[in-house]
Amino acid sequence: MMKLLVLDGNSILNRAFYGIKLLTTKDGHFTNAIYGFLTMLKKMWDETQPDAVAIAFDRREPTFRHLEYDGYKAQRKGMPEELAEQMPVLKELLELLGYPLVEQAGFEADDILGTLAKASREQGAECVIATGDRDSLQLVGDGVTVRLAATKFGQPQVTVYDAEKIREEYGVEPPQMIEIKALQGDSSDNIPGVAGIGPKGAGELIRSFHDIDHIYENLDTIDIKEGMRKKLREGKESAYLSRKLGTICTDVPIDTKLETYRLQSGDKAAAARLMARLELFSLIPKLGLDAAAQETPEQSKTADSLPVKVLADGAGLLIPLQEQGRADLTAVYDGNEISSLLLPMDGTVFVLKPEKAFLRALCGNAKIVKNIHNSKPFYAALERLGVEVKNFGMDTLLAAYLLNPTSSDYGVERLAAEYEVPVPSANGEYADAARAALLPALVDRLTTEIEQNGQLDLLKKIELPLAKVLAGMETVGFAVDAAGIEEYGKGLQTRIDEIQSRIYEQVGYEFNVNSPKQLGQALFEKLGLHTGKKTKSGYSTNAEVLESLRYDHPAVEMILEYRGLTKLKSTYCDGLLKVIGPDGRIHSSFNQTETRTGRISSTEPNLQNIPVRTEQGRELRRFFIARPGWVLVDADYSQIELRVLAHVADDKNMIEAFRENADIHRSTAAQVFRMPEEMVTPIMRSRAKAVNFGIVYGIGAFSLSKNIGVTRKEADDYIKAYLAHYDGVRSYMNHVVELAKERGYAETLFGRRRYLPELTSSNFNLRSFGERVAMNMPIQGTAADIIKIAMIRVAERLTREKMQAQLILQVHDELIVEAPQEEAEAAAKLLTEEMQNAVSLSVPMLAEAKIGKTWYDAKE
DNA sequence: TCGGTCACG
DNA sequence: ACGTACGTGACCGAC
Repeated sequence: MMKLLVLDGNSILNRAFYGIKLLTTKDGHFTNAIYGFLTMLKKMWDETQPDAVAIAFDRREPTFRHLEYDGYKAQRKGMPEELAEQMPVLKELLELLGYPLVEQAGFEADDILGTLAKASREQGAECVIATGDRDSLQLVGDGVTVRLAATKFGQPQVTVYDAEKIREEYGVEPPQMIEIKALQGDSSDNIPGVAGIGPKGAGELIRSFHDIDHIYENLDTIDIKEGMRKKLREGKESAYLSRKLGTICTDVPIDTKLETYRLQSGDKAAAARLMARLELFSLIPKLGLDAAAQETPEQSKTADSLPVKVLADGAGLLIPLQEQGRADLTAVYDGNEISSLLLPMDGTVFVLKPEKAFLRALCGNAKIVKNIHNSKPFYAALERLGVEVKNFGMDTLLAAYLLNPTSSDYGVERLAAEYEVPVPSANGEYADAARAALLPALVDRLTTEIEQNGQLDLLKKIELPLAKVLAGMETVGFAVDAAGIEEYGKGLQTRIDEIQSRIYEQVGYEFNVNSPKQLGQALFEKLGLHTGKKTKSGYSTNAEVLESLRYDHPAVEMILEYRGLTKLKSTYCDGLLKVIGPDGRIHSSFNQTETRTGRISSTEPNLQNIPVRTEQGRELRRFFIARPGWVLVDADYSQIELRVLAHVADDKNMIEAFRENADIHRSTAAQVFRMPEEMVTPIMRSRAKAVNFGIVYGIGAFSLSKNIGVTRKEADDYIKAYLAHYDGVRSYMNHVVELAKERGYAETLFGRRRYLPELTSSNFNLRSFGERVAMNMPIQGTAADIIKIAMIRVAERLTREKMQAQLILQVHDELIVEAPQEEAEAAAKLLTEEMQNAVSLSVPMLAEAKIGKTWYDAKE
């Protein structure tokens, strides 16, 4: 028997849009509904395995009803711009994929579903209706089932309705669904129903009396409450109108020959290209378009398999590589060692196990430009062998990051799709070889893009050399005193046990204090404390809430201490002990393509968030040490972000303050509170400091007031006073947002970009967020650029001056060098100089270095 | 896997 | 009228 799948295009698109968080391409086109629609379509297809498929869309002609004010507004509200723009793109994509679309002027998708369901039944075929609306349930019957689509947690979900399921859920036969609706109405569809009757009442009436005809024919005699009888009597006209409005039409003038709806061949390659343009890369393999995605429009569909040659020795490659002038390297690692190297040349991928001599010859040959995807591990491997790289050309990973730092996937295959790199073959056997074969074209393509963006300097002078510095830092690592951490942890544990039992005593029963859920029950249900904020899943128990309850019950303070102690114990003591290497050092990974602002991040472990703000936490830094006979030199920038702000905003007053090396928070306080600096109290200074921070983050009066505990009005006055005095900052903030809106991205002094599709959103919150980011990213990002330059200069100079000292850590505005005792002073001087001279701005960049045996001592 | 929490700049 | 400061990563419990 033939099986036809009919999709209600509009309703599924709607469900997808509201069920999946807004996704955009990096240039700001919304794609979440398209993504959701296709995953739903795929699921429906897989589950039903139909022989034919029709996708129905509304094509409502403007009618008088739509021109009425209310109707117009409802219409607009029902279809936000973010969704509307996805509709035509989805239709194009569906056509390219070969799905027959059905529309008929003046009819809704529902009516098309009804017409095709009826046609199927008449032709003895099976019909599966896929929709997000329950309206279509009235169509269920012989050979017709409805699959109700929903999107929960971003995942497609389907509930199957046959006649049995409807009887079970509603207690009526499918055709009676329309009788229920006649009484109940449907506000979203402008169906009035009977006033005062809801789903429950409507269901009961229809279950008892079958349909509205029977109800109204016997209205005076049927056994119902008098109130109900009155409502029904008054709503009679409305009920009949509702039934008429809600009845799905089954005779839309469309083609009802089911053969028409067989899947067509479409243009798979074009569909794959469109999906790549929409940056919906994960869908390409899901929809089985991998092969199509690899066809360029000109290419034939019969790609040869990729020739791969395994070589015992690479020596023979050196001459041809030199003639070619480039080596596009794909390395495979075993630990830190390069276990094989893949080199595409003239359509063949050569695979070899690289001996040190070969690597030295290749990397040392200045006539061969070396390109690679992800240079950091390559540098780490070469460093172990003592091999230097001359003439390094391109790292496609870093280039792709500069082109769009918001992406979360910089895999070669995905980049090849995004940047429409021709794929040399469809060979899927050797994934590494296939990737290697993509590299040359990707290198060329990304080089062009980077040049077009004016980011070549940023790439070549900052990111590429930084990768080598980071490789060095990872390799060297940071020495720690494991026994010290262990003992410190034991002390914490003793105290944790003690407090835990006291908390149990106070609350009256034992529970998991680490569980926000159980803790919420204990505090707010058992102890009856006032609930503060709520979270999605219950009461909020964060430090801010607990702080406000501190004096309401003795348990609260204990819980605060418990939280602090367990954090130190589990994240820092236990966490750090787990990652100490056999050399007694911690080798964190420094990720260069993770943040959207250009900062680096640190993982496994994160060494950029080791406690410092409280003394108890700061103690941990005593266990971060220099090796015997060596010391740590720790240098940090003073107010780097505010100095950057003074420069980029070209704010005369702020520039002057920094040139005079003023205490910037004090000087801000003097301005905001309009008084001489000598009269600024510590409270005023700390408030001014919060204002300075707020400015950098894209300030709002509400958050500032919350942060410093003043009224919103006061906070607003502070901001006004601030902007009045720092007029350059005011105009900069306005300008930078406008510029970002115009260009679609924010950028740093060095041309690092962050695309901000949020700025075009019609959603107030999202757009406001975009505006704050447009203000913050150039500041945070420029500061990140500056310290990266400093790192490169520090590392180069340490090498040039043949010092043993090495850079081991960066914490955003702080650099740590491990140096032999006798190099300490020289290293401190070098660090300060290179940090201060990394860039020349309209304000001095001040950095200060300190020396100590431990991180604690070097940062006092 | 996600949300809540909290550590850092 | 909206909901409310930027950027990270790790751990835990709950689902």
